[in-house]
Amino acid sequence: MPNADKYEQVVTRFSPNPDCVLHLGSARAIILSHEYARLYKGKFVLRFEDTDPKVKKPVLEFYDRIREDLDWLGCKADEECIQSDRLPIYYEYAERLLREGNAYVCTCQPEQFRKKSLSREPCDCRSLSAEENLERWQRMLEGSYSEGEAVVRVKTDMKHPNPAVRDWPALRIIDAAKYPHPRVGSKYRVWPLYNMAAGVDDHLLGITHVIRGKEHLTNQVRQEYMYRHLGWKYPEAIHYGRLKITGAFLSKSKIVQGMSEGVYTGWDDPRLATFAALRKRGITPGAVKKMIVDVGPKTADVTLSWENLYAYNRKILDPDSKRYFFVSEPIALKVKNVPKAFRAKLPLHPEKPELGFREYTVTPKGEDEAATFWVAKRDGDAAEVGNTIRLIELFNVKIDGVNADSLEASFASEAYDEARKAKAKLIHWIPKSSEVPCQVVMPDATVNEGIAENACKKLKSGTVIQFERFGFVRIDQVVPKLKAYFAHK
RNA sequence: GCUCCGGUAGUAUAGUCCGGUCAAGUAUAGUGGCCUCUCGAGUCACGGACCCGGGUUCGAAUCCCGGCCGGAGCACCA
Repeated sequence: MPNADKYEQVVTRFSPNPDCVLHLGSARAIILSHEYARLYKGKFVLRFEDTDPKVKKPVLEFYDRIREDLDWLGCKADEECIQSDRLPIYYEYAERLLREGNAYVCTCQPEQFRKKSLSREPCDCRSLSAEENLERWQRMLEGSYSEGEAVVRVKTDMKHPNPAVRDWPALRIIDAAKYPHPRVGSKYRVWPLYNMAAGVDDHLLGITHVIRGKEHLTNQVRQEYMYRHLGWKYPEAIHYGRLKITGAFLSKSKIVQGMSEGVYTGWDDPRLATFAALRKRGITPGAVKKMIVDVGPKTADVTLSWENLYAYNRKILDPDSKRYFFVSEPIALKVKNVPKAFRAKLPLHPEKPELGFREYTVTPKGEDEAATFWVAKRDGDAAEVGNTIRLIELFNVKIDGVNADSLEASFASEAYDEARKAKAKLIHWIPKSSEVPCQVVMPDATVNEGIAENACKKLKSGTVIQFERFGFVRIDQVVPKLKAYFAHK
């Protein structure tokens, strides 16, 4: 990180607008800010930028949701601040800028100003005296101007090559009665804009390193004028590129829109790339973190693929996820001539016997000494009469008949070696009446109906397990019905 | 249109500042083998990239110029 050693203590911040839940798009800002702060034994600040009660109105529930997301990511803030608590501070600096002739209250129509600005000309308000400006400022606060009639502009350079930099607006009026703020209500009618609020706070909070998206590049140029006016030094700034992930949109507005239209089941709908959704699916924060740290802070845009995230996640999950059987779209498999009762001891993890086992007893019944199992339709479809199939850790069977929704077979042998010799397919199974209904919600929000083995009843919600030959899932609820979310293969 | 960024395999990244050791490393994905009582993990091998064109140089992914492509900003949003 640039010039980290020049500062006594590195201070970074993450500053979301609480108008939506967090998603992967914010991951870079959060994780890099947090990791750098940790790396240099500094401080990481969470700052809620909720200064627009009108266009990007904050919503109370998101303040907490954002805190939860940060905790989940392991990026808990050392300090927190909320901009809507700090209006008097912004007023103070606005006044100072006005008093010192570095800002003015502009009453021009926005289009008018734009026109002037585009031709590099100052508007009439620019040359007002400090006294007049302070007077106008008082009127802004008191309510003599209504929404849109006056705005405080910070003086920059009307001839700056980038028109976006020229005398940018710092505070504006919002009809407080019409657009109350969820936290402070109608208490204020003059609200700071991003560059004013963020600029003042970055300095006052002692932020040494600002890590944000490159869309803020010109905001740095704008704010530097204000910093010069105030005699401050601008922090180090790192602007990273946009982050996309194939197949998901990382746009707050689209997420919010989809939510209000009811297309999603919640902020954690598996189709969304919100942290809440990732969490629900069993994507670990460690995987997200690793991926983001690997991507780093470069300015080029990146398009991540889910496969990459899954690979990181699998690496974390595989070593200690317990294994269970889940039969998707179950069909019955009847095996005849089972010579005796079998007891299958299935390890919960193939490489870690110390994690334990689950056991099932299979007892032949009736005249034909039959045992019945549930197997996946997919395996049934692949079966052919005459083939040998091995029921994992149990025995081998020979297929006698294939029907649309059931299979007939007869006992072939017990030894695993026999199955290997016959190149038999290994399939998973659940003894009939040892099953529990189970739904698996897939990443596209479709539901895979099936059954899980009885042992799953003892799982705790929140546990991530692997359904063998199916994929990693996170158990979401156990009662009244087993429900899991699919993570990945 | 104006003002800025950026472009290394399918994806992501290392190398670019301070030219040679880069006929380009790594991860993941792909293919093939081995291993494994999971379609998971492991393991071995293979295939795959410096946007294009000029220039400087003994030598350029790295420096310079031009082009092309991509992105961002140009809000009384953050």
